[in-house]
Amino acid sequence: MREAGWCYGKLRRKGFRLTSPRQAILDVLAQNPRHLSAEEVFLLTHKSHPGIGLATVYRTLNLLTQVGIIRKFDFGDGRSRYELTAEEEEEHHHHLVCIRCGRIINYSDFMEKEKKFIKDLEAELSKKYQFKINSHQIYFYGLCKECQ
Amino acid sequence: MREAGWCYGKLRRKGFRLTSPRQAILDVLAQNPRHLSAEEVFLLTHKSHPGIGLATVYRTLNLLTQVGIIRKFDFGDGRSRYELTAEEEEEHHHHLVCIRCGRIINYSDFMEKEKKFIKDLEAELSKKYQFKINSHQIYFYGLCKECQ
DNA sequence: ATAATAATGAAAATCATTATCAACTATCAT
DNA sequence: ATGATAGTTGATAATGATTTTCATTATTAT
Ligand SMILES: [Mn+2]
Ligand SMILES: [Mn+2]
Ligand SMILES: [Zn+2]
Ligand SMILES: [Zn+2]
Repeated sequence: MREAGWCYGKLRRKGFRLTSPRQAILDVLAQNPRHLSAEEVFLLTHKSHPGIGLATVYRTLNLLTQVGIIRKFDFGDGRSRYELTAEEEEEHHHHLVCIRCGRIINYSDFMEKEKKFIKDLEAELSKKYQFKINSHQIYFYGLCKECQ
Repeated sequence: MREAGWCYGKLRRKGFRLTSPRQAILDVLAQNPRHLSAEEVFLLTHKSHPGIGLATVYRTLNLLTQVGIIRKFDFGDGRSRYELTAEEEEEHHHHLVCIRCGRIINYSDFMEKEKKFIKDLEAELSKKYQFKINSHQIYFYGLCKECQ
């Protein structure tokens, strides 16, 4: 679970504040380790903090994405979805996207091999394209168990 | 360059027709090997076929994506972008996305290693999650040469 | 405390994408 | 050929996620 200190530092360092609405939204994301849309975050936040508006949710999600506290995904269902950035190496994962029912599966298998593959690739790419890599996303598209 | 026969078959097989608007849109995609948005496709198509409407462009892009003739991407700029599916193995590539200026770089380095990595991963995932993989996308996010 | 700056909620605006609908067209069985 | 059937289209309206605006409030620095 992400604790306040970490986020506080990450925000303050760039001149932002860790306000009560932002806290509440972070709590919701921490307690719902799924792939929440902005509206879902709003509804969940609304239960304990009815005063927080949808615009603030959008603003906060953008801000947290900017500073790297959360990560933004597009799984093709017409809305962005968000997830707390993995703190520990073990939590790092990627996604299987069912092209029929939309189900999203997290997987973190083969991370040893991936780490090696990505590391080599990053070295090659940053040399060849002078591109400084921050992060990556891998998506597999196909049919889930129920949809085949 | 993609020739008509291939697309014709791919469409007819599922009961769709290769009409003149669809031809025109395919031509635009073939002659502009970039990552075009729907509106860009519309504007380019409009030059030679002023009668084709934006709705038809959207419909066609969705259809071509469905049957696998083109591929849909989200690079985070708020609109979907499209690209003809690689015919030959050599054209298979992934993307570097600059998080500052939005530039997209195609890369196809390390494809040997990728092929091996993906193949192992697919075997593992389809065994563990009963997931049948059709395709994959890899994104690297960071800063391009000009933006560092 | 005071001033400067950041953040907020409510509402309106934006903008990409989709749905509607009537007219048109290819395909296929008769 | 003929007509029935199903696919396609352009124009337009509608949708829906996200952003912007703006007046107000909260936080920080001096
Ligand atoms: Mn996930
Ligand atoms: Mn590309
Ligand atoms: Zn499924
Ligand atoms: Zn750049």
